[in-house]
Amino acid sequence: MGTFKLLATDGSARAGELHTAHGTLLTPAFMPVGTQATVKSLVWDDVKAMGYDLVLCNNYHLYLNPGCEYIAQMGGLHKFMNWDGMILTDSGGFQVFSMATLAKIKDEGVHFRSHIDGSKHFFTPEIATRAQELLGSDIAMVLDQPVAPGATYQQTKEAMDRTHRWAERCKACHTREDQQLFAIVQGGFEPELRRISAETLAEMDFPGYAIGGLSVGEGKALTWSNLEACIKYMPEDKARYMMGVGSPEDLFEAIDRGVDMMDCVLATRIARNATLWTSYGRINIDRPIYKGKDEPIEEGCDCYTCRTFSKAYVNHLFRNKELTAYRLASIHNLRFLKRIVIGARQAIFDGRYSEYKKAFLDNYQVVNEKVRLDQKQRYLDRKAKEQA
RNA sequence: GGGCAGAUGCCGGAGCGGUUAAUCGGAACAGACUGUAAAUCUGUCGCACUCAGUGCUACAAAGGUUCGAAUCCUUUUCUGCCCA
Repeated sequence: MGTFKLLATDGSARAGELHTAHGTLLTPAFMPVGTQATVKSLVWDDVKAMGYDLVLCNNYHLYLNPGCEYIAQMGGLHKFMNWDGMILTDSGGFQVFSMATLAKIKDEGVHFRSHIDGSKHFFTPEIATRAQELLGSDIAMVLDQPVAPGATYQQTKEAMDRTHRWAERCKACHTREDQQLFAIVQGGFEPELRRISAETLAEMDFPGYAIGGLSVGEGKALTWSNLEACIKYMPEDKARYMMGVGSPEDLFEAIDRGVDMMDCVLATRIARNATLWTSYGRINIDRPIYKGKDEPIEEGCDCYTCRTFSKAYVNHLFRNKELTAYRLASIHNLRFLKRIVIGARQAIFDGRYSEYKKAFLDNYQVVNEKVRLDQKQRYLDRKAKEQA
């Protein structure tokens, strides 16, 4: 395969490029999530303008609605949603996990009920793979089984072993040459199992590898220790995709540990709930303190929202539940992550990743509104001093 | 001028003799959100304090009935509808 090219390293951090049927991804990379063949509230011009060329769509959701056969008839997912960039589809394994009350997992596959109408469905590795081939995504994921924090060792091992067997079955039935199939490392919160999972899957020789089942409520310490437990056993010459991460600070931590790709709904979800990222931390733009603030969300931000509108205006849109608010906020947050990742790549090439990370984290604080304002003042003071 | 209906916390609107500082919405305020069942969810929401507790003041106003009233009676004020 050899679709991934490692171009530079700085400590564990990596810069590279991943070649796909619809373009080349520069890594480290973050991908916006467009579950239902759309990044919520955005159009592709927005996504492209932010610099993104790879988005994630969801096999489970598209399988239920409008159906993968249907999308194939419509000319495939790229044509259907009219996106000429790269697409990665998640298999639906995560949905099986997060909607566990609706699912019954057996070795053959997963019996589950649709969250939409309660209808019964059966998902197997073969069906999940076939569905993604119908969609025609550039990167498909194997069907996997994550476990929740608090799962026993035995439960974790069973889910991991099943994930391995399923990975093998996905690989065996996968035929599309213009689509790469990535395996997913599991092993829950058992470092030993994480290692075994990485080693086992590495032997199966997939074109790319993901780390799944992390950042599902286990706490940061466990997230990073379990990432470390497996990533060093993953092939160096293949892309490493950490699923479901992250926040700005998480991006830095993941890249620092050798992750090449990430995706996360957080940026767009919290944006729709009026939380915006800035260099000094999160702000809730719908709060009354932003009334009358005739300044951009973040001074110097190059996103469309910051170039065009004031805090006061975005505040007004949110307070009145105007639909444009969701779009403007999503644009800001996604561009914020994109800039982090662009900077990270450059810093890795320049051999100064740890300084880059430190500079960001020194300013960025996850705190409440009042402390946040103090933090902002300190940030601005520091900036002023630097310039003087 | 006469008849009927009604006045409840920021707003709307339940309750119609006692577990009522008062159901439920909305607004407001705050918190959460990490491979999207999320334009969602959670908490607070009369006032004051030594705040998982205590004390005040409360259902238009005044008076009355009752052990006990937002709930029953009387009068007053205001609002809506109908008849002259």
